[in-house]
Amino acid sequence: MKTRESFVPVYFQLAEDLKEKILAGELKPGDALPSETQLGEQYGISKMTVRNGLRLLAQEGLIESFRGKGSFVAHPNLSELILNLAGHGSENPQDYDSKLLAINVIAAEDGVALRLQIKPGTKLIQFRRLLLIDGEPVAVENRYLTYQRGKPLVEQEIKYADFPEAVARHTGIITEGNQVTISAVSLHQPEAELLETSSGIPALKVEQLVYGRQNTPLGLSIMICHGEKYHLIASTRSFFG
Amino acid sequence: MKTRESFVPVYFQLAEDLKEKILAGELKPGDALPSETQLGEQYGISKMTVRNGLRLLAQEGLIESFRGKGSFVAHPNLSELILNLAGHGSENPQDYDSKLLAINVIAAEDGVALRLQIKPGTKLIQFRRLLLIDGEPVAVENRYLTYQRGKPLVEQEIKYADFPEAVARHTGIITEGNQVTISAVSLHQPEAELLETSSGIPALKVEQLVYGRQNTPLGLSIMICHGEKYHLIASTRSFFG
DNA sequence: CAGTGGTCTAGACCACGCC
DNA sequence: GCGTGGTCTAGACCACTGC
Repeated sequence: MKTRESFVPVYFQLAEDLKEKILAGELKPGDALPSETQLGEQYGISKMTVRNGLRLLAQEGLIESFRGKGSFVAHPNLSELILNLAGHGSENPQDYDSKLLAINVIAAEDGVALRLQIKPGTKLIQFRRLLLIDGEPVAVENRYLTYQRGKPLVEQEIKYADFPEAVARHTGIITEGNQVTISAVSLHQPEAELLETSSGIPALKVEQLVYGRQNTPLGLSIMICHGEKYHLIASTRSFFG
Repeated sequence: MKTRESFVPVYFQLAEDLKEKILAGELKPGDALPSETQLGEQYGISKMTVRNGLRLLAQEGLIESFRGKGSFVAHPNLSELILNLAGHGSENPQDYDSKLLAINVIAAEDGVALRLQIKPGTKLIQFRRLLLIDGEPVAVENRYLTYQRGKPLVEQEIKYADFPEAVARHTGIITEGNQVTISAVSLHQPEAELLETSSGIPALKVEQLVYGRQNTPLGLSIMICHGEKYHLIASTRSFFG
């Protein structure tokens, strides 16, 4: 603290200071922090500024606050991970490419209809893509979108956009939810051919359901990935940004 | 607004109000919001209260603010997913059980040593667990922890704790990062036996690396999951908490 | 009851973007 | 220069917890 002359905001310095104490073990999980009023007096800053700093720590999951009781050092819990689907786990996004295989208007088959909560046979837009890394095919993706009258899909959208973003552009509705299911399957013949490998080898199946308001399913993406060539990577944000 | 008599905080009402406008399409991605001062006048509240409300929207990724320019409706982007590893994707956590197979002190083999950034042959604590759902074995997990003098591992910790939490308790260091890699593999004979199935069928391989400060790897968990019995599910937080 | 966090105000000054 | 968001203050009142 004290260094009021710094360019770093005071509430940020307070947060760093407390964070140091927590990470060094001076404040252990479950311990109570000084009250906001006390912290304000200690550091010579106003309560609102203290709260601003504590909010940072709470956002990082380092502390928890309870009205009427106090603020406490949280128990470590890093089981929430951020899975970045846009990057698909590679550090070299420039090596990515995708090839559009087909766009069709189809009648929904039972499995897809179930997931999209529509009647089997309803018209859907389907498009198939091949994902390439370094020119090598690594995954086949099938996307299904609920059909919207007078909303033609532009190829560019499909090629470059994120799936939720593409759904949002097509339906004109901001997507609100997203559920991904990951499982392991054996590669079937049609996909194996596209991936230039043999059928039967292990593959990752990544299903992504995009929801709009009122939990209405708007789109479904099913991606079959070559198990050896393709990995999904997720990481927590580090406490040190 | 107006309903100042409500129990809902004013800043929350402001956030809901703007959120409605955004989700209804009244404010489109890229549009500028009224300035904080203007919003304060419109709603008859102070600037700090306005900022409190805008902070909520920013946290949800609905708006972005730029000093000197203004606040703008963000472009939808739901490609970041929260993967909850503690729950392992089931809605019925009560059906979970785990069986400890073995705890050993071993010398690190090359693959593990590489990931933990230690010299091959260094002493490690290894423990193997079997994960059961409804009494059925669905996954085998191998955990490796860097050996800490005078820090015996308690069986309870292993059985119930989250991996990052277990690491934190054992090392006495708060874990700071977490990286998970998911890939598809073929089930090998030893795991197949434990999972009471045949080798060669597809399986999910989930590797979790836990880091401490200065990006020091503290622990490694390798989980082999039955591809058909086990799915990983991730979802975005909905805008409507 | 006293102490806590949660909300809110009406000002102030600053750093930045833009004209 | 003016308008913007970002920081900060010194108060106030409320809702809640726990004694």
